[in-house]
Amino acid sequence: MKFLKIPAATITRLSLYTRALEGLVVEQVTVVSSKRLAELCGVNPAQIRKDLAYFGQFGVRGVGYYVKELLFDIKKILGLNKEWNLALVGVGNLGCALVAHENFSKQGYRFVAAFDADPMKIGRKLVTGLVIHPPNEMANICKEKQVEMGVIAAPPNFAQEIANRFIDVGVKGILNFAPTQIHAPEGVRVENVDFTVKLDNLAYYLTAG
Amino acid sequence: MKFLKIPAATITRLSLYTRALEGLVVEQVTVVSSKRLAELCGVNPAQIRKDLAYFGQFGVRGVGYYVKELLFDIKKILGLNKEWNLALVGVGNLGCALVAHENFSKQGYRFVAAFDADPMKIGRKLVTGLVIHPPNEMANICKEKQVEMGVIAAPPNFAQEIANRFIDVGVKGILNFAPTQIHAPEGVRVENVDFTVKLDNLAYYLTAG
DNA sequence: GCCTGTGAAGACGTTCACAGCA
DNA sequence: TGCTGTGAACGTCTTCACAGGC
Repeated sequence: MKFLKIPAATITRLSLYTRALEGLVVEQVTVVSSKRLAELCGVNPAQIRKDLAYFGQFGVRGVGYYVKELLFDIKKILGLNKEWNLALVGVGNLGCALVAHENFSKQGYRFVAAFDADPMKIGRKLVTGLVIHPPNEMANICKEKQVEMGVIAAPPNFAQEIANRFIDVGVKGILNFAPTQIHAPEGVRVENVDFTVKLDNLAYYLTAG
Repeated sequence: MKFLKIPAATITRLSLYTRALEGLVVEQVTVVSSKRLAELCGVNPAQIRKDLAYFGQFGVRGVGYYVKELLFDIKKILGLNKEWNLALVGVGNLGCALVAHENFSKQGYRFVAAFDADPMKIGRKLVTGLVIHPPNEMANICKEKQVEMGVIAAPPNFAQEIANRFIDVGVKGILNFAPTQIHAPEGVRVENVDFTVKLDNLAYYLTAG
């Protein structure tokens, strides 16, 4: 059923399901119903079954889903059965936090390059041993290290320029932490992580009810 | 028109509009059409007009919107015409980056308290001068400092416990950076910022097209 | 002529309700 | 009986298309 259009929200939820399933593996739970999994993830049980139905049949009627198998299958769907090479641009507080963040490496995301425009930072090593390079070396190094995803943790006014460099090297996925809209051509996926938007949301709901 | 249900997506977009409008203010643009603003934000022009229509009439037919006025109005809608007091729990790499992040303070978000369970960190000062306190002082300090939003940047296994403490003190808005689902009662708003989910999204689209 | 404001239409995503199977 | 898989119903959000007004 891969040929019909899959909601973006479904993909996001699959990611949540893997989390819950990983928790269940730790608790040595072997079988889980859509009802139980739904409670853990805060969604509707039918939603889970629908989401999975886009990709095939993974459960056993009258029983539920085998935790390990389902986890394996979803990870495969998401493309998490491989390692992904990331490059970071902007090695400030946030950038350092990202490189050091263990959840990334745990899931198979690996920073293989780091860039910063600040001359003071170039040549310095990060905790992981990664050396900081100047932005004009992005093309060479990204090719050499086979970077597949770019992470932008630089100030907003540089974000588009950095994105362009990534796009030029053929990077097809960009994770943007800068609070600005990035324009990318068809075929390049941009995901935004935006703290202030989330805070603005809180502000609104706290103000208006 | 405040009485009819407003899509969550609308609120998120309002936040994007403020960004674009702030940019236009800097460029000394005084009037903007929904078409132009839509291009800047990567949305449909009708969408912008619909979003604004939930809250009133802000434009001039045949002309467009006055940039400064619209910015002011949207900020008011979002509740950004005041300062918001935040508390941080979990002063690791990410937590430090958040406190130091200038976009927060620029928008009127102010960290007024910081907590960490690590005895080594307690009593230490952050760059902003903020002193780190132990979690058992959350109730007292949050009340004293009139904390309105809680920011969780601690490991996932502590996230729910921390959230509960915030909820107990009467904090009604929580920004959660831990990759786990937080359960909160009606009236408490939780916003999640989840890097790995975003990366998983990229992984999927890079794998499946 | 131009651009906003908005009802109507359309697209999309979620939930229901039940058939199908262990 | 219990729980999955799924068409159909429902609700929500987005886009269209044009009336309204500068």
